[in-house]
Amino acid sequence: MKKYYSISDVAARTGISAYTLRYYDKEGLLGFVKRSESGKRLFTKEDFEPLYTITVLKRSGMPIRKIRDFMNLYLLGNETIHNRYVMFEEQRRSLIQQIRELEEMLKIVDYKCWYFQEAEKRNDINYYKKLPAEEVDPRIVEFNKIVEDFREGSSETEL
Amino acid sequence: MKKYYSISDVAARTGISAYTLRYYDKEGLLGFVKRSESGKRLFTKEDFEPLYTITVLKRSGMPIRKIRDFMNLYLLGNETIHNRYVMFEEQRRSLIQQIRELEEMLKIVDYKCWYFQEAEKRNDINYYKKLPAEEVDPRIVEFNKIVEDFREGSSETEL
DNA sequence: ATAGATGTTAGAGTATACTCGAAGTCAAGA
DNA sequence: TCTTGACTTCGAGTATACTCTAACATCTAT
Repeated sequence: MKKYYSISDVAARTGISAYTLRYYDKEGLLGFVKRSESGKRLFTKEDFEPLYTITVLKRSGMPIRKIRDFMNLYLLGNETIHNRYVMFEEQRRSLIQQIRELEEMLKIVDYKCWYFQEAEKRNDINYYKKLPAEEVDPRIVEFNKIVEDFREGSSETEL
Repeated sequence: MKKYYSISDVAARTGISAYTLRYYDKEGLLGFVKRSESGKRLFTKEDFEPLYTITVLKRSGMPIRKIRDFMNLYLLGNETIHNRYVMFEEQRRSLIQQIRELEEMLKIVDYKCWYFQEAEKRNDINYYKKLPAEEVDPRIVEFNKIVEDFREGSSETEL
């Protein structure tokens, strides 16, 4: 006798709503889930590993269609180990790039937080414009260069 | 005589399409952009700073509605410096949380890449199950614990 | 046996962020 | 003057990922 988990049980345990689980099934992500004679989904203990993998891929920013492609490879077993490895390697690179991007944004947001505090002290959002050039904080100069590059369309020099 | 930039010029320089710029305007993000008598948008040199801020907030994951709220504060000038500071501080915390989340995902994806390579060597995605417990790599044991926690619905213990 | 909880499907609705098409306006050069 | 090209608005269309409703089926406990 095998224990099965109902869709609402899985929903409660995983935090994925039953609606979303059905949607994932409809989109071809849950091909591994068995059904009862009457058509009800029967989740097993083992199904939680692919379910967890789905959440990891989703939280990594992978779109549903690509997760579906991965799950289709999963269903084919050992023949697709290499393909699945390649997909994870690609996702690894994507994650590193996403982290880099957010870290770059964090630097700018950190600067902005500092700048707003300086501006608040003086109650003037453009206080530095009234200062002699040598008294302007280098952080402000650097930021203004970034904005200038943005205006010059420097993003074209990427490739 | 002041130089103005047309919408297509701004689009070419910033990489934001003219369609998107008009959409942002419609959503209330570009309240700072002047118009000609005939209604054409006249972007100035100074407009590139708020435009850049919009891209930073967007790349930081801020939804358009919230960027609109920020830009409305921007239009009000010095009276809203503190409010804008608070919004950036919040965005700073959000970014740190997003980075943490992606770093957590990266750890798991790194593990998966390693595991798929081990499985590929043996052409068996479940090779470790046939091993005596003491020969199973601790990384596998650790991962299986995470999946088990997921099955137990451990996310409920967050708060 | 029947009520109520839980499950099923198909399909509609929501939210977000664009992306585009149509019809019309306007300024500048041949 | 006229044509061309860039601009305008409005509204429709697209893509993604849910989220929910309706109608019906099934299972369980009294």
